This record gives sequence, structure tokens and C-alpha cells, in this order.
Amino acid sequence: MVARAGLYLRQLDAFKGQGVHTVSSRQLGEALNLGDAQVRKDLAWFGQFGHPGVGYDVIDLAESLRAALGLDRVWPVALVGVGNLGRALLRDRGFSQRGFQVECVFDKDPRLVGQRCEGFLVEPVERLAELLAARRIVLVVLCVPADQAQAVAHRAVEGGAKGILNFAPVALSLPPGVDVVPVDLSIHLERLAYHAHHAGR
Amino acid sequence: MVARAGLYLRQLDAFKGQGVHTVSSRQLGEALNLGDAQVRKDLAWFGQFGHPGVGYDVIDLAESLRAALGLDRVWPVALVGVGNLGRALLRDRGFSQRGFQVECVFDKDPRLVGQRCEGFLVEPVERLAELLAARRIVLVVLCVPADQAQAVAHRAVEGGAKGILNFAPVALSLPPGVDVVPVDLSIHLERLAYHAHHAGR
DNA sequence: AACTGTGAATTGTTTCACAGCT
DNA sequence: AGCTGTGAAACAATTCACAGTT
Repeated sequence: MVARAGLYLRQLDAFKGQGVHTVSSRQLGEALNLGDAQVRKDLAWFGQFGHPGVGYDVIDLAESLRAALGLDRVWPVALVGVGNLGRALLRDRGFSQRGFQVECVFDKDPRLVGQRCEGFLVEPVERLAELLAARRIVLVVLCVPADQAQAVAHRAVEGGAKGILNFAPVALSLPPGVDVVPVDLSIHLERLAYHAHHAGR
Repeated sequence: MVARAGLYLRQLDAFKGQGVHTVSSRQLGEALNLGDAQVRKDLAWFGQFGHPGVGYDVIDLAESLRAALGLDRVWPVALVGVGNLGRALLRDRGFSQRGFQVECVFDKDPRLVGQRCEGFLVEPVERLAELLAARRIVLVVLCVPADQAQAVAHRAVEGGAKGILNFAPVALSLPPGVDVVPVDLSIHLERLAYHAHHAGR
């Protein structure tokens, strides 16, 4: 449900860009394929932002949501694993646009360590815990192979990581208090294949 | 719940690789951080595969799941948008390892169309519907910018697409029967930031 | 003794529907 | 009239707990 808050925020930014000043829960819902009641419930979770008979003030609501989500500041992020996916994410502007700034980059491969990659100096993964702690980085993007993910995640937690975006196709076991979002592309495709498979026959 | 079936399958393959012949719901659950009851409920959904007092036969169960999920064959996939992310996915072995084979690649940019990209001939996005239909491709990976995603998805559906893996940060509105999995990396990071934000203080 | 399959109980989420505000 | 905020109802997912099987 916090996940949807991010969607609202982005849609509000879009409305703002179009010069819209006020939106109703119905409009917001239509743009995101959600019911109006759902939108209201979700937003009410963070506080009372709406004006009966009018709707929500786009700018106000966006600001309030941003504050509630902790997005009214830039979050430093570490990225581990400079393979295909890691490099693509470094090149991508998507993260920085939404207030996430890659601060350090790590890899295991000694041929990459010490090199610059997409403008970032690649650090040895051995220094992961040390540098996370020193720079107070709590968010980690994990793009390492499956067989290394658990070990690297453990190092990250030692360095104080609180949230891990895990692209490796394995389930991570980590202490409570550490949040893991698995991003498992094959699993998603398998879901789609399942539905396609059971659709036509 | 179908999503978890893919996880079971992968874990079973891992067990098979380790030479394990039989697993209990508890073991399977431990490997994936799930309760044993959940594992049993999920598996029971596909049929009765277990042997009371013994557990599940790793090879049998994997095969049954694969068949139930429609993964006992290779699925052709189209990829649209050869930007950073698209190229990274083309280079990645992850999809093909799990039985998904990229069959055509599309882009809008005339400078890319006609070129080879990671070994794939880039087709113009105008031919998307035509080629999907001709090659009976129903799964589409969408890596185009947000402002083009809806239009491209529409073309894909015209060509017969049944499942879309959408990396663009917008909600797609598509006819019922078409399945969309949004993969929204910033939203995930925002969720992590929220938890980190509300953890320590 | 070990383990499955599954009803029943619990917990969580979404939808409904309406009182109350502007 | 139009819209919010929210209890109550419906629905879905998870967990419990145990009868039944090997």
C-alpha cells in the first residue's frame, strides 16, 4: 500500500506538469487503473489532504506525500555488481530523477575494480560494509549473480543496509528490520506465460 | 500464487542440481522463506504431488509444475526498445536459461532500425503488430520511454500480445485478457526508502 | 515418526455505501 | 451537486491444526 503511494506521487507530478491544480480520487484512480475508494483509503492513511466537494490540491498532496514517504531529500544508494544490468542501471536516469543518487559502485572482478564505469569508480566488494557505514548509505541495489547474492547481502547488512533491491534470482535470508524487494524478471515472464498458456484453451 | 510456483520450480531445479531426490514442504519453505503450510497449499493448487510421510519427489514435482505452468516448451518473446535496459536484457542469459527466447527486437529510432543489436536485427516499431501476429508471439517485453509505452502496448495487443512485461513507469490501460506486469524500479526504491525513513526514528 | 492435504480460523485487503463538508 | 473520509461488508490470502497416509 506504500507501494501505491509512489504511483500517486508520480501521477501527481504528471498532473502538475499539465497545469492541473486539483484532482478528485476518481481522476487519480482512472489514471492508475484503481478504484476511487481505494485511492481515498490509501491517501487517508497518510493524513487528511482532501477537500470535500473539491478534491485534492495537486501541489499540496504531492508535497505531503513526498514528506510522508521520506522523499523530500536525496537518498544515496550503492550499486553492487557491474554486469549488464548494473551498467544499464548506472546509465539510466530513472533513479536520479526520482531522488536516488548512486554514491558508490562495487564489483568482485579485480579487472573492474579501480576502473571507472559509467563515471563511477568501482570499489572492491570487500569494502562494501566499510564504505556503506562511512557514507551512511542504507539502500543497496544488488546486481550480482545468484550464487553471490546472499553473501554480498550479508556484507551490506553489516555495513548498515536497511533496504535491498535484489535482482538476483534467489531468496535472501536477512535479519528482521532489513527490507528486501526481489525483482525477479524470469518469474514475471513465467507468470505471463502461465496466463497465456491457460487463456486460449 | 502462480508467482510463487516459479520460485518453487527454480528451487526444485537447485535441489536437483545438488542431487537431492526428495523434499518436504518444510525444506522447500525454508529455502524460500515461506511457511510449510503455504508451500503445501500452493502445490495442492496444481494437483496432488506429495507422498505423506515422505515429501515430494524433486524431479516429478518439477516436471509437473513445469507442465502446469506451460514451461515445458520454449516461449518466443519480443523486446521493444533497445535503450540501456533493453540492451542489457538482450545480453543477459537469464531469460533464455528459463525458456524464453527473444525472437524479434523493435525500436523507434531510424538510426537503430536495420542494424544488428546484440545479434538481433532491429525492426521498426511500426511492424510490431504485423510481426507478432506472423510469428505467433504473445509475450512482449516493453523497454520504451514512458510517453510511448501506452501506444506501443496498444500496437502489441493488436498483434495478439497476451502478456506484457512493462518497464516503463506508467500504468497501461489495456483490454481485459491482456496481462501486464509492471516492473517499476523507482517505485521499489521508494518503498525501501520509506521503510528506512521510518525505521530509525 | 514423518509428512501431506485440507477444512476452519485468522488476518489482511478491497469494495461498498453513506454521513458530512464545501 | 460533488467530493472526501470512514465504518461495515465482502473478498482474498495466510496460518493453524489435525485427520489420514506411508
